[in-house]
Amino acid sequence: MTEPRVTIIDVARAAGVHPSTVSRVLNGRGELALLPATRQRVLATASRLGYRPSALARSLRLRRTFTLGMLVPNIDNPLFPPIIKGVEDTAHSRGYNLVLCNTEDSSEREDAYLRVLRERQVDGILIASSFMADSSIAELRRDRFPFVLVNRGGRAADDLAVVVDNQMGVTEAIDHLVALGHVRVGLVAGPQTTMTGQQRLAAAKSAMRRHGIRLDTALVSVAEAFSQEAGYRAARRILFGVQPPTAIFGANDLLALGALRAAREAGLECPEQLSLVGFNDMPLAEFFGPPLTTVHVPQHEMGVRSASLLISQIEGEPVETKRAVLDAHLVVRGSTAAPALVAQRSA
Amino acid sequence: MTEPRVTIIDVARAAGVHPSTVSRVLNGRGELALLPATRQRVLATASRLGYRPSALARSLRLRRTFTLGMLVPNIDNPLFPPIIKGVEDTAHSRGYNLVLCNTEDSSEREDAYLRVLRERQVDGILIASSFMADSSIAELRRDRFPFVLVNRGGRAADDLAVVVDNQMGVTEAIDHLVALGHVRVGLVAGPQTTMTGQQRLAAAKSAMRRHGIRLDTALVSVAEAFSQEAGYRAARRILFGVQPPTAIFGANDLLALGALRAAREAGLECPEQLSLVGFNDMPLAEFFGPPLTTVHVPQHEMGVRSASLLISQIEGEPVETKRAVLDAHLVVRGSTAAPALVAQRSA
DNA sequence: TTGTACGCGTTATCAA
DNA sequence: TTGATAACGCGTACAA
Repeated sequence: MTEPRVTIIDVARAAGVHPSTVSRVLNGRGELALLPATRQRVLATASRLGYRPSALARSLRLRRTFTLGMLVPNIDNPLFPPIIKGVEDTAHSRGYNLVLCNTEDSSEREDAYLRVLRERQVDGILIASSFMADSSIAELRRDRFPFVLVNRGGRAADDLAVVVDNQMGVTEAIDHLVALGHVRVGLVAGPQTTMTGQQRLAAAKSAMRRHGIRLDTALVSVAEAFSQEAGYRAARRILFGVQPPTAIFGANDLLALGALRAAREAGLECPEQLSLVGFNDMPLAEFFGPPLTTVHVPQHEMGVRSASLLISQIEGEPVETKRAVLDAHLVVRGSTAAPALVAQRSA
Repeated sequence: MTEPRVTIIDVARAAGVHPSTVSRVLNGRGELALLPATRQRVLATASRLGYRPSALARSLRLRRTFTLGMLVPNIDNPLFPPIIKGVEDTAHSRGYNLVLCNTEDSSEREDAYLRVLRERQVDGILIASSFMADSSIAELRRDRFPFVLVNRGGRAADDLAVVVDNQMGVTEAIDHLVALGHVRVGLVAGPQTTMTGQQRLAAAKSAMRRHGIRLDTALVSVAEAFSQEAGYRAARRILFGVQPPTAIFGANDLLALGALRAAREAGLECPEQLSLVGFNDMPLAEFFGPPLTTVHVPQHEMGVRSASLLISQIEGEPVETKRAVLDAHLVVRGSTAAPALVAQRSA
């Protein structure tokens, strides 16, 4: 049961040297003076005994774990896997491991995980979840614990953060719909408890105002989560109203997909009778029926930049800019129709 | 910079007790006899000083990390997030954390991560990746290191494993297509370096044989990965042949999606001119254009069962059955057509 | 070039 | 009921 672990001491004994010598051989930097003979002997016996260093003991001693923690709101949201991959790529290439935590959109779970990550002494934390109580972040800040906000804004201006230009993306989306001739544009907004949800809704409203379109509050519906199901429920409230919209902007792709389902139920074909735009350009967006017009977010790059920023911070490298804002551009696909087509519906 | 960590010793000193007493107060089981007064005092000072236990030191001492490692081939594959969630749910509820590793379908990376996980002394490992060299697994087995195979077969019969009944699922898929009147059924197989790829191809072939359909090798194409892109390339080889199929079975949903793209390029509309069936019933499968007919795999349950099995093993609980085989049933949606419709194509 | 001694932060065991 | 001690496995000044 309790296989006696092969330690550095066992190797030392077997090789006829002192444990510290083994340590030096195994992870000493080049400058170290070591007799090639002993080095060979140690290396040989180490592999013969199947020695595995204990990351635990090393971390305890070094006070570094070479591990990053990451808080993700919901791994089911296809936006995140590519981001995670970007983080992992970078972390890996710089010698760090990643501990991923799915907060399930629950703030208790966020706090719990945050505690766990700190107890495990990860060297830094990536926070992609949005419901994070500000107090938790304030605590990190106060303790000078390295962290970076991913795809979400933060109150404090000098927090490390990598975000996407919501304003830019939303504006392009609304402009596109208006250019197509839409006037009654429905808004399926994200939870207003999140920065992202707030920003995208505000941007959409202001873009419409700029076009001189007055906002019909019956056409704005706030979803309780960034999920397809929540989008469906929110969209129903808009689509089954007295005067339904001819287009819908979903604050992310899942919400848009939920709206699509609701539209079908309402007997509206997309894009013939309803134009639809999402946000994120999640993987496989072009395979939906119809292919989703959406705002592209450079997900992998977002992960890469976040991890780089965090690691620089951890290793005390100079950081050029604390806050990266990534461009977001519209990608037009089949889910938005020319105005003439949509107009048919009234006919 | 180097914020001096608050240790159990600091708390002890401040509370006027011995460190071991602090330890007892903090994680002693109920049976322990402790003066309520001291307990209060310790608790108070601990929280006053903002004490955080060091999971590192505890693990070193306890020789337990309460951490599980998980190897996933590619987090971009939508099959996995729900499985991961299942694992996480279970792990969390039983007091374990999860370290997720994305192997990127690379066997070097698999080995590297496996090494890291063992160095970090995770208490057990979930292996959902498929390219794992058998030698690595043999090593785990030899060292009696707790592990469970998820959604992939293993050579040794007594390995812990949770798999899906590929035979059942594939048979239902092929039966469905044949019942629809299809005779020329194309097979976009998964990599034959994986158990899953092998099993599903074999099952498909045997199901067709059972129906008395002779296998046209020009209709079988092996993809080099379980990805949409690989499926696309593999399907092209089938679709642009002399006599293309009237239906395609993809060994998983991403392959099927790739086939769909290739079909479009070949000028074949789905399902009118080509029926399509996938495998896994990945999230959002019903939103594709057309909605994907596919074999449902209980992904969340797979994660839950895997984690339970592993944790039971770790904690020495009796395990009823080492190998769980989950049912896989076809879910018919819009991507398969009645024979009459498909027949039109020849006309 | 290699050995010695100590500490990283805990907890189990034994003694008081 | 609480204190003392040792050990978990490793890395690093310092001494030799």
